[in-house]
Amino acid sequence: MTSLRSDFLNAAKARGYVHQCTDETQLDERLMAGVVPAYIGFDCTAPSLHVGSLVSIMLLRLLQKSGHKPIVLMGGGTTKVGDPSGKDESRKLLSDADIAANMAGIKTVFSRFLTFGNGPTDAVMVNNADWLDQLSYITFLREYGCHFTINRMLTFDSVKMRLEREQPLTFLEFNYMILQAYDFVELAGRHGCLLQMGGSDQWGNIVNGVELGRRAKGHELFGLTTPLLTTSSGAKMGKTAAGAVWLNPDMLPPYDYWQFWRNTEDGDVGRFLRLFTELPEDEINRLETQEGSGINEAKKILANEATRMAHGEEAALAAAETARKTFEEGTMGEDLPTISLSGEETVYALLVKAGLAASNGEARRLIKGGGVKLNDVAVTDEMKKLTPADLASGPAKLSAGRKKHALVKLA
RNA sequence: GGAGGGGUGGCCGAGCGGUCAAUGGCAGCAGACUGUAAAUCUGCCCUCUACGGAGUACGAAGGUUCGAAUCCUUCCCCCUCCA
Repeated sequence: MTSLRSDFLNAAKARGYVHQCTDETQLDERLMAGVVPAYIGFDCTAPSLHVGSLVSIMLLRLLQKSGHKPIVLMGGGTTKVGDPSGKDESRKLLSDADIAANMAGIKTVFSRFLTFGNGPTDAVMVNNADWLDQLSYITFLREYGCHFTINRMLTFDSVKMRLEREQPLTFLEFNYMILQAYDFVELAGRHGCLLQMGGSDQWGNIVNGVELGRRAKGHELFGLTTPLLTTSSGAKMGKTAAGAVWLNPDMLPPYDYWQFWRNTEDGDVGRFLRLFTELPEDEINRLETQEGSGINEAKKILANEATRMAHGEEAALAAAETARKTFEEGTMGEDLPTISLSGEETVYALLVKAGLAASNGEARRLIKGGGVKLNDVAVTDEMKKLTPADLASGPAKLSAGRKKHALVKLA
């Protein structure tokens, strides 16, 4: 493999962002020749993105830092169709109102990672509903449909998987790849976009766009995918006790976000530092080779950096401080989830209220199992109650397990 | 259209008239050990409970029976083979 010259590709490869690329050498040249606008599309299926999308977001950030132009494509139109990639069953169709609400939630994240504006390397955000909504069927089919053969479409993994597993694939979903391919062509026309990036599950969709661009418009387009992230124990990344690790603070408080990163497995620390922080390589080398418990320092740095980027400096410091007090001092930090006590209440009810348990029954089982502590003293009585008098000397710390804590304050 | 097979708890997958809230595995949670790690071992893992129980649940709706996830009827969905 020939050596690359562009900052972007070199950094992207060194940091572990690159899984596949359609034509690395050519792309490298284009990157050397001037500003390259590149896009990544984001589905609007949830009111926030989660860490699964973070690799993509970081890649756009790296692109911008390397002197190119990131385009954030909101899938306001394609979400109405539903991407069959990697799914066994078709999704429930979302209403227009849901999609609009989801999009509003997702938008906010990007301003933390990218600089938007009108300059040549400022990021822009576009919505594919702007052009997809008004496509006229026959015109579109005649102009673009002729570039797709069913023979080829049937060979794509997203389609093959459904067919092989004998799961239905509706015609609606079957069209998804055509629309996404068209997006690329549209962006090439509107913004001179040359490169589409995305997760490795998007490879097929991206290649379609590249080919459609060439066939329909004679554009030379490029595609690049990021690897699917799993933890070193093999689990898909991004799930935690409470569910997905959301990027929006109203979906997952910064303190929990910090904890997510702090709890990274040893084997993932180096990889994650490269992908999710902007620390220099030699610093990462030093951190990831820490022996034994020394690696914990690296995890804290990872948590600090990642939280700072997603939620800001202040939130990161607060989360780190709370974690330090709770775990290292054994006292309590301000950033813990807080609930208020008005009258006398059972401990199990408080656990539910604080979100530490899903139901009364679960909370009680947790107590029975010895997993609940009040101010670091194990609660043995399932029916134990907490009264306002107990809080006379200050708020109490309620813990479910070693990692989940909440504060109980007087109302 | 014809002939078979199947739909069980987050997932996989047993059960095929009572002892079934339903074996087992995975995932998850907690405890022990540690380093807020991994691995391992132990416990928990539908909801509510005055802890005696109660209520929901085995694709949907009816029925048979003292009693059904298990039998019957209708319907919906999926699979295999034939046309």
